[in-house]
Amino acid sequence: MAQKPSVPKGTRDFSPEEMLRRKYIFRTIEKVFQKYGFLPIETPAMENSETLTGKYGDEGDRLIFRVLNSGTFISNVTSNPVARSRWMRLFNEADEGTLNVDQYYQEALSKDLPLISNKALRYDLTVPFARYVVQHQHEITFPFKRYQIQPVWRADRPQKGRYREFYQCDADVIGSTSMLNEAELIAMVKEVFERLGLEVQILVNHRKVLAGLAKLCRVENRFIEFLTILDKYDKVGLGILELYADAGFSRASIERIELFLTKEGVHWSTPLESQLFAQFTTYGIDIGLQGLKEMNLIQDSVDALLGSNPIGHFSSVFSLARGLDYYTGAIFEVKAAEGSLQSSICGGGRYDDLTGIFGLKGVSGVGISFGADRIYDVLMELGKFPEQVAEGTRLLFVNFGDREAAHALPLLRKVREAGIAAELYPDAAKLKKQFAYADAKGIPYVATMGSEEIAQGIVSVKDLRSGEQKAWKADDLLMALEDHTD
RNA sequence: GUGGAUGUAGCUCAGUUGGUUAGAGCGCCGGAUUGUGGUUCCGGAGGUCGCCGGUUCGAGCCCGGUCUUCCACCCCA
Repeated sequence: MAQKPSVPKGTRDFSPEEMLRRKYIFRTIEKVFQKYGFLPIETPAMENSETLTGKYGDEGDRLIFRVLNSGTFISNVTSNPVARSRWMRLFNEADEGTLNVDQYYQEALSKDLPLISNKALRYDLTVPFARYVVQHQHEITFPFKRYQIQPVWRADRPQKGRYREFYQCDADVIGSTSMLNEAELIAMVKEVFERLGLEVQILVNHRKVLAGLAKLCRVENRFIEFLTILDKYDKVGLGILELYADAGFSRASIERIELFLTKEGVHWSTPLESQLFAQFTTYGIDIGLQGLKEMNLIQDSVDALLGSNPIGHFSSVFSLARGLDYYTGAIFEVKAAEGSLQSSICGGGRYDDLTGIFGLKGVSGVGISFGADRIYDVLMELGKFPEQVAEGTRLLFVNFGDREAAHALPLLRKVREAGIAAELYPDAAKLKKQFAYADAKGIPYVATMGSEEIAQGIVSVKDLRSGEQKAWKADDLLMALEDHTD
């Protein structure tokens, strides 16, 4: 019985036209990565569950796609006496009314989950990379600069710019604390989007400055919550003060927070920086001072790397807090300056101890991740893909039948040996159909070699763009193409 | 995970207060041109109206459920 074909929610097929445009994005990013000295690695689509869980916050854990154990996973439960009795209780009528079914189910699931699922699809490329570094530490020369372009999966609800399967293009440096790495990443971001011809805003902030700010406001014990609300500053403005109040932050803390919310908005300003510097100094908040120092180092290095520029190469946004829980230093985010997609198309930052949880302590890393699918959507909406996104077939030989096709083959070989993409239509179809095929595929030249041409030792070449057709000596076929190459 | 929309031909969409054989444009196929695409003209194929159930004499239209896509929130690339 025929079933209606479909793909799972949030996943997509890509046509040849789409793939050519996607490859153009990957190619562009990859070239820049390599130019800055990064080398590729790949990791499996699946990781062990314990590698991923607990790394992305509660919200993140919920979005991890779990993979059911293959084979008879349910018998893993029933053949384990403890697990078996635990699950049987759910169906025991004696417990009717006395058992909180939902709660009991959650507890039982968390205890026996490994029997049911012990693998998961990777959620990002950074955590698998951290695992890779620890696992292969003896074969790695630090600082280790790697890039990785692979799909990741999130069990999120799909919407604009949000997919359940999408590609990330990551570049990370691990084993170096120098701010030069941050500067290089920013330079790469700038170059990638310049090459793609896309106007972007590069936003930078520093978690240590934010940590210092949290201390000043006496909210360091609720740091993540503090950040989540601060991050909304560019959207709701001073309305975040209410959000802090709603969240139960103390009046004194909120008043202190308000002192730093200047009229200049979310961007750093010299007065704000002086204010922070003075306060950090007065109260001896070293982490904040450290953050300010690093921000300045990054600023100087980027200017030196890219040449000073009155507009600046990036914007420092002190309310920028986004990024995963593990960021500890500089944080980056990139948004398209035009188009309807407001979410970030690229993001990253420094994480001081990501490998610690896998047993390798005190190794700092910093990385950046490009969201290829979102970049695609923006370029598409703005019509910014180049016309000729890839070289397709240049020449099609018409097929008149076995005898004529046999005569075309040596010429086909000659054209290909010259590095020109060419093909022979496989069937002796009507000429109308063969020409329409060339037209649909955007093939500029069609070579016609029927009995008349063969008899005269010539080949007719038609330029589909101009509609002109000329006869060439078979030996001069390449000239027909070169003449019109643009 | 919360809230709100959407689904009619391959694509973009129309379809009156529920009423007989559900339409258009584009695309596709064929012909005009038995060795010439794109333009033009003529003809043709293609739809269990997302799926399941309900209300009704009667459902593309009303109701419930479900799936998809999309939007906002949450979060993020």
